[in-house]
Amino acid sequence: MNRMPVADRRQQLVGAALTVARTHGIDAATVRAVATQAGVSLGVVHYCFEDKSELLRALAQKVPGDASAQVIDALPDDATIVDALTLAVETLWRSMRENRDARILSHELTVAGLRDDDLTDIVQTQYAHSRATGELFLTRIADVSQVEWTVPLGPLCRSMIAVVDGYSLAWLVDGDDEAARGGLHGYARYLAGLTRPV
Amino acid sequence: MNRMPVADRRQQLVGAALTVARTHGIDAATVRAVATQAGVSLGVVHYCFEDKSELLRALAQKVPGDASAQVIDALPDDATIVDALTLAVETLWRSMRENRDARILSHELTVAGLRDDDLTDIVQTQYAHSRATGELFLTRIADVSQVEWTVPLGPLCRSMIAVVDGYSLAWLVDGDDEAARGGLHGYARYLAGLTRPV
DNA sequence: GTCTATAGTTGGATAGAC
DNA sequence: GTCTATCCAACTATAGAC
Repeated sequence: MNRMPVADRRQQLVGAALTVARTHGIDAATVRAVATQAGVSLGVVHYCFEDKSELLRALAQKVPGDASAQVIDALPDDATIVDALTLAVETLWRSMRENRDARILSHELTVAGLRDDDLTDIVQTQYAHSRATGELFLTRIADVSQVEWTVPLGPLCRSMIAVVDGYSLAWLVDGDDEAARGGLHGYARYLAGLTRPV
Repeated sequence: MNRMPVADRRQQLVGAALTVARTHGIDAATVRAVATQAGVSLGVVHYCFEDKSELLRALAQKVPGDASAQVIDALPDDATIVDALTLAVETLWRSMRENRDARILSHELTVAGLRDDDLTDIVQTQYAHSRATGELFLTRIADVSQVEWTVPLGPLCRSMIAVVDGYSLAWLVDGDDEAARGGLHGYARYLAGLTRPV
C-alpha cells in the first residue's frame, strides 16, 4: 500500500530486522518475521534483497559492535587519567546494562561470522572498526589527561577490547553486576599505571 | 540393527552430536544430522531423548568450556613464576590452535545459552566450573613457584577468564596468531607482577 | 527395540494476478 | 511495485509395522 523508493524500503526492512534480532535473537530474524515486523508482505523483502543472506549482511553492518563512540563523547575536557578512566568505565557500564539485548546480538553476530562465510568479511570489518575506535579513545583520554602511554597503542587497544568483550560475556552469562563493574574498574587501574605525565 | 542399552546409545548419540556441532556449527546439529552421523535412524534419537532440547542439553554438558585442565596437567613441578606462566600460556595457545572448531563451538553454546532458557542453566554451570578450575590453576601455579597472590583469588580468576575468552574471540575473528599469543603473554607478565615470594 | 512412513510446521524463494 | 498463492526443502515429532 505504502509505496516508497527501494533504498528507503531497504532501510526500513533493516531496521525491522534489527528490532527482531535484538529482541528474539539472530535466528529469529527470518525473512517472514522481518516482513511481519515491517508490516509488509513476504514478497517485498525478496524484492528488496537478493536473498536472506543479503538481508543478514545489511543487518550485520548496522549492529554497533562496541560502545566506544558513546564513551568518547562522554570524556571530560580536563581530568586526571584516573578520574577520566573511572568515568569512562561508568559510561561503558551504563551502556552495557541499558542495552543487554544489543550486546547479546553483537556476540551472536560475531559467532555467526565464524562459520558463515557470507558474514565473515563483515564481522572482520566491524572488528577492525572497533579497534580503530578503541585507539581513538585511548588517544583522546591521554590527551585530556595530559599523559602519554608507555606501551604501544596497538597491543594495548587489543587488550582493552579483549577485556571488555570477556567481561561482557561473563556478565551476560552470570549476571553478576558488581563483579563485572569491579573487573572493568580493575582494568582501568591497570591502564592508569601504563601512563606518564607529558 | 546393533542393539545396545539406552544409556550406551545416548552416549553414542551425544558423541555424534558433538562431532557434527564441532564441524559444522551448533545449528547444524539437527536431530537428522545427528542420526545420520551416528548411523541410526531418525526414530532412534527420539527414542533415546525426549526431544531435541534434551539432546542439545546433553551435548552442552559434554562441551569442554575451557582448557584449564590441560594447562594444569602441563604445569612443571618446580619453576619460577615467570617460567611457569610462560609455559602455561604456550600450553593454552597450542590447545587453542589445535582445537579451533571446539573453541568456536564453546562460544556458540555460550551465546545460545543467553537466549535459550533450556540451555541457560547448563551454560551457567559450565561457567562456574570454569571459574573453579581457573582458581585451581592459580593456586597450583603459585604452589609450584613458591609464591603467593597479592590480590584476592576470585576477582583475579574472573579477570583471567575474561582475558582468555576475549583474546580467544578476537583470534577466532581475525586469525592474528602473533597478536593473540603476544596478548596472552602480556597478561601472564601482569599476573607475575601480582605475586610475592613465600 | 528398531525401523519405515508420514504427519505437521516452518522458512526460503518464486510465479503470476492486479 | 505490491500482494496473494504456491512450491519446495528441511526440520521435529509420532504412529505403527516388524
